[in-house]
Amino acid sequence: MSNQVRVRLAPSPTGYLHLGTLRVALYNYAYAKKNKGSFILRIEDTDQNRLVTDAVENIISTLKTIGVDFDEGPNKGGNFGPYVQSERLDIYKKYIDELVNKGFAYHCFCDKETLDEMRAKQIAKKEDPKYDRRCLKLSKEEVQARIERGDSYVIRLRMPNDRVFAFDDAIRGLVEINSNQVDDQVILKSDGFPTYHLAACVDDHLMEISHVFRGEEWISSTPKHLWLYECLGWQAPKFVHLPLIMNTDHSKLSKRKNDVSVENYLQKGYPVAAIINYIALIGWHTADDREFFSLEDLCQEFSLERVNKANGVFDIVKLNWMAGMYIREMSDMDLAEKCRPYFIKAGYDVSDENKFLAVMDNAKDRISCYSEAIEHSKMFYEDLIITEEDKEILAQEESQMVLKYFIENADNIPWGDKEELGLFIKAGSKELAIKGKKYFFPLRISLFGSSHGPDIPKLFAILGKEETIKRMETVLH
RNA sequence: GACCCCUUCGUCUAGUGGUUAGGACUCAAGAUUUUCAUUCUUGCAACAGGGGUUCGAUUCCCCUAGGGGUCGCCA
Repeated sequence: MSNQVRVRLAPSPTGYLHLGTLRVALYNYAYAKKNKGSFILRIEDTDQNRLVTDAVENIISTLKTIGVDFDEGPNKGGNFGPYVQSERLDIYKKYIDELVNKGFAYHCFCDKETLDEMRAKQIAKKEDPKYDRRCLKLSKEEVQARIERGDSYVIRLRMPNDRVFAFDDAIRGLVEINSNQVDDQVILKSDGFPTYHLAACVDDHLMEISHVFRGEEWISSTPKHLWLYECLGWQAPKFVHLPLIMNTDHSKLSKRKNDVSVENYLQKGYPVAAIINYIALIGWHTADDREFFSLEDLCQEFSLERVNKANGVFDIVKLNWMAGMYIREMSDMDLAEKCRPYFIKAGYDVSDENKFLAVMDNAKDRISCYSEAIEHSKMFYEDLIITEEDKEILAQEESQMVLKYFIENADNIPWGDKEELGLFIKAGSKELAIKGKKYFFPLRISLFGSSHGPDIPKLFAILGKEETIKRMETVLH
């Protein structure tokens, strides 16, 4: 086996790309790039019951928009294909036969009810629930006869008794588990598909995977994999068990408590760079105080040694902050590109480019994702809804004087020049001898629909002469 | 329950056998701004507990506790 780094992302298409999977993808990709290795995408669709129709498309397209591109995989090819497990059934069959022939695996005819009952009894007796190997006692002839009779069966891996399986995890160091803890895992299901355990091990070996990055939840089944490699006479890859991403309440990140699909954040319009940056930092960090990393930075800086052991909480509040930081870095023009589709979808006419740019300038400081720009901008595209309280403010004599002043001076207002505009507005306060709230609230309420919001010059700039005057006239008595 | 993994502010984390235990988010206060947002400044806030080892432990070892994971013909 070569020393080449070959890593793989092996999602099962049971849903859209998950935040946890994204992080594994990021680490895989960064590790491959850093070590000039290869990053492979393999689809693990051995569970035919849980397939989600467009999951594979979503996984591939999401990885693409994230910018994590794979060197080998479905639709891309490579020397180790096919890269979809359902297309590799004959390969698995071959190794399963080998395991059976060598006595490392055996047929099991127990049905669900039998197994459920077995488990229930064991639990009642406070024993560890495990397959009791009753089918291991079946003779070759008996097995053959039942197969020919058409009985449904699975094939189980026979674990050795009382043997300590040890491996040197890249994150955790030495991990030891006694085989007595491990069940005789089903490796071939009755529908003819292999289980994860068999398929992943065979593929990782055949695809010459050097490092297996996966979630910590796999630690306890690693002995099965180690044993499988041993039975097949293969060398096991290096295991890299990553800490898990958790909900705020420290339960495993779940749909119930969080939006877990990357698609969701993409749809809301979180900057891709922010998603990458934030997710990469759950469980990994450089030695310094730096916390802004592009995907390229990650490829340069990433190292297994600095991956944390402890699980990390997904904190949407910090994601929001980080996303906002990325958005504030963008030019109005770039932000407009990103936000435009959301505005069009909302039915707003954004054909006035200058106005839209001014709207972006206003939204920029207030949002974490592009879709949020709508709620901070709709007042520039819709009729205003003014509260009774604010209507009372507008009705006051001084308010009416302020509005009248601007309407009458419409032609003298330096609309185009931000600085001049500011000076003009200030001068108005002096001339009318109305200042503070009394001066600014009627302006903001009439133009924006609320006493709190953007600067008055900004509002003038966004709305332009015609709309500004029109809005003022609407509330003039 | 058994086994495995983990444990620095509420959260993400840096860190060392001797540090005022550092940064970021959140929160609070102040500054800037006519208001809101942004920005800036300051502040609040942590080494899970108990034993060792040591001149000295947050750091090394052990135990306990707590959290998480696994115990499927799911991955």
